[in-house]
Amino acid sequence: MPDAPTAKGRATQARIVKGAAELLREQGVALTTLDDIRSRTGTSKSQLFHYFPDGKDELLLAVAQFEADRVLEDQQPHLGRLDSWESWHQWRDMVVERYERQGDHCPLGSLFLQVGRSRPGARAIVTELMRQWQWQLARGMRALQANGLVGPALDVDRTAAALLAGIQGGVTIMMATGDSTHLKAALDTGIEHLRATT
Amino acid sequence: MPDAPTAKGRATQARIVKGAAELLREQGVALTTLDDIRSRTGTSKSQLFHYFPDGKDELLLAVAQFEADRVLEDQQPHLGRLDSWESWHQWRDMVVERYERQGDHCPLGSLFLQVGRSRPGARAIVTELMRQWQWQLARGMRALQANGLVGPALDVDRTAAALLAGIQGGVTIMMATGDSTHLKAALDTGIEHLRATT
DNA sequence: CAAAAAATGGACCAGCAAGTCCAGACTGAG
DNA sequence: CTCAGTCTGGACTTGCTGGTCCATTTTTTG
Repeated sequence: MPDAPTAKGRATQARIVKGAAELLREQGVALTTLDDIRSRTGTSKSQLFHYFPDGKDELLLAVAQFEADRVLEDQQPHLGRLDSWESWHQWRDMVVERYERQGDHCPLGSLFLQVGRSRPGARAIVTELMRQWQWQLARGMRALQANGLVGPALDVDRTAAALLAGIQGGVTIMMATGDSTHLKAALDTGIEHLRATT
Repeated sequence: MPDAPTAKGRATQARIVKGAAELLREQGVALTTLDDIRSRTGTSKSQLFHYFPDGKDELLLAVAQFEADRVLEDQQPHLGRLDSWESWHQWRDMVVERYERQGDHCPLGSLFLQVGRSRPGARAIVTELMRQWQWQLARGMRALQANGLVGPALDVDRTAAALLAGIQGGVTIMMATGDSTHLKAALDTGIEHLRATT
């Protein structure tokens, strides 16, 4: 995605990405064609290829990055201040609410499958997202330790990795079954595990 | 997938499903065409539509069922006998080994995304798999309780749901990043949580 | 203002992959 | 044996979709 030189160009490019993201969330990547995106964003074929010379894959990758950026943003400010039980629970509620609202379409999951592991960029986007997410969880656990709410024996990095896995899996199961029980169970059990660690 | 009347027909049908499953695991659903499947399984176009009149979607659904059946089978006999710490750890190692070997292709995940939530069958397959899987985990936890290894206060169903979510998420993250750290963390933290419950 | 660069519109192309069709070969029950 | 039902082969059709191309308009720059 080469940066467009002019302000108008950047605006069009952003409009394409935003509209494509909406469309992909609505009907999934498999059913979304370039013509759909063109129509939704009020652009022409040549514009799509002007701003994404490598075609659909490049556009999908840009959408993936767009969606990945949203994931952590949507959890703020709670995710950044996990220093009390109160804040952990607020964050927990927000995660559940966010994904229940998102419904049964996982933008990143489907994009990732479509673009494929082949493209180096796809894997990098997901890996970086996971790294940052886990880091923020770990920081929150250390804050609890610092406040004496959790004992120093806790293996913070491993516990954060497990919690992140639980969230991911909970979301995945919710996408497939339409039921958020597992997501809630993962979050609640994870927090309970922290509380039980002296 | 109407059952074929003759033995020969059933054999061909099974060959198609098995070959298609291999192919899909190797190159993913997005890159696999009916011609690929036809070629791999030594069949003709007319056979594909003879046994799966509704076309590719129906075939993919059959493959999804085939893969779903394998998931729990591959965890036996350990998953069926989770009545001691020893057996839980054996099961844990087997799960890690199974998914590390599978590599970075998730047959069910990609099939599910392709066939889509639209088809009622797809959701049913995944939901049933999750239900059975969770039930077996819960049974294992109750066995630990019965043996006095875990206290009666444990909320078995919720903990089993959380563990299942952790496994799913760990696998998902491994698919995306190629790293099994999260899967191991989810399993180990989950078991540790059981051990800590008096 | 003029020229260059960027942005836009939309017709057109080519290839691919799902699905159709019919002729012909097996098979098995009576 | 025979004949109806089943299975198989493969050519053909058809619609769609990503991608190309060039003319035209708009914007920037000197």
